[in-house]
Amino acid sequence: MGRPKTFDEDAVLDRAIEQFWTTGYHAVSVRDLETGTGVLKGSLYAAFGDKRALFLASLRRYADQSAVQIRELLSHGANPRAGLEHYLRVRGKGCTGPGRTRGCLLANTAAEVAPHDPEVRAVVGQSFAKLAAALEPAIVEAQEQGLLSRRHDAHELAAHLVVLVQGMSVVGKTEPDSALVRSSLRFALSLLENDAPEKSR
Amino acid sequence: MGRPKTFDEDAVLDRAIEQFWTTGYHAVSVRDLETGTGVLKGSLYAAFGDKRALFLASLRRYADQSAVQIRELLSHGANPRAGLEHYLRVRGKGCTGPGRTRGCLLANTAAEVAPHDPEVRAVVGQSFAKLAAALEPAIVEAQEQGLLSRRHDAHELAAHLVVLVQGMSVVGKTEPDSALVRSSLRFALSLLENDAPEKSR
DNA sequence: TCGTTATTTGAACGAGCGTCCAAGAACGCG
DNA sequence: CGCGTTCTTGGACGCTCGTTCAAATAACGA
Repeated sequence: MGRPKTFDEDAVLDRAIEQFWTTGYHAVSVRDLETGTGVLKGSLYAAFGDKRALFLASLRRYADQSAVQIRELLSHGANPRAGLEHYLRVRGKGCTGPGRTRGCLLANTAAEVAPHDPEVRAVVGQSFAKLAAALEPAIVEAQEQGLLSRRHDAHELAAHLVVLVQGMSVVGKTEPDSALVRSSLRFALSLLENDAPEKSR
Repeated sequence: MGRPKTFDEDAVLDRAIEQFWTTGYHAVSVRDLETGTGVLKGSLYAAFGDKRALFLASLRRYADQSAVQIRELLSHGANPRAGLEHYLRVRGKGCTGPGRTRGCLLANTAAEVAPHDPEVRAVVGQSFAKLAAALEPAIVEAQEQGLLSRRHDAHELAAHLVVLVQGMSVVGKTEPDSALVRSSLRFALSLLENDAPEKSR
């Protein structure tokens, strides 16, 4: 059987996620990852391949985790509309405030790495698409239940919210507590208000 | 007095902007800048200081240029509402399509560098704030002229559009022609319609 | 107990990084 | 024509990068 592993790969990935998230791909060195994960580089290379492969594994794990979180957030509250609102609020709070200037790893990666690495690009792009695909049915349901105005096309609104959330995470990186993020969040929440309902059927 | 400079600093900055824009700060080496600008490193160091200072100068120039462009785009068309629409369309087209996956230098920098460099952060943050400050009066005027619904708060809408545009430039980096960007753009345009917007698609 | 096998360890490697600087080259002026 | 001044040129420096690998280590079955 040989000598047993002294670390859990997923736990290492969680640590690596933290580093890539707060510092970025290029700015994190393998030495940094060594100290950050507590695993010496030889073992990192044996377990994951190289720096890029470790990053890809971290990114995929982060994407999976965030996909799960989306479902949780959307199912919060009494109805689909409350879930949407909750999702937006959490995402908004997540990128304002002290220590919250690292944004979202997917957005950071889209900006820094995606154009130069097809595999990375695919992971990030699919994540964004999945997010939109998760938001859209919630919007449709909310509209069907008369909780959300039908003024807006559900598909477009879903895409809009995806783009908006990524924008918040980017703009939020320029200030510990960004007024722009807060205002845009308030605006987005106002979009979800059922202010001009036609006769519900 | 002395040997004359063989290059124009602003022209060099324009070249440097291109490189930082398409490749990112950390991924561009001083050697790359040497070949990209056509100026040997010794002269670059003499003229600008070091890599970070050159980046900062490029970033400030980019920010200035984009502030000018905003005013131009907003004044396009017959009225403030047409200017806003034009601005959104141009920004949307600018980050979809082949060869358009480099987004916006300000957004890229917000994601990659801003959290780790206060001076950079200030430049980017102020740029975003200026953009919002340029959009808001256009929105107010459009509302006063009855061209744009008063349903939305002008200040919040301005912030919303800033964040949205940054989001488009980030999401657009994951695909040459992003359906998400196109949809969110269509949605944003529908927000600018005066009364009950039709459900396009 | 010993041999097998898988993992850990950290020294070592070449390449490339950002930066510096001494020498040469091109001007204006006396 | 020198002379002073400024900019250019490209080699060199020290360092850190990502990566490799042989030796040391630890668990297993026999």
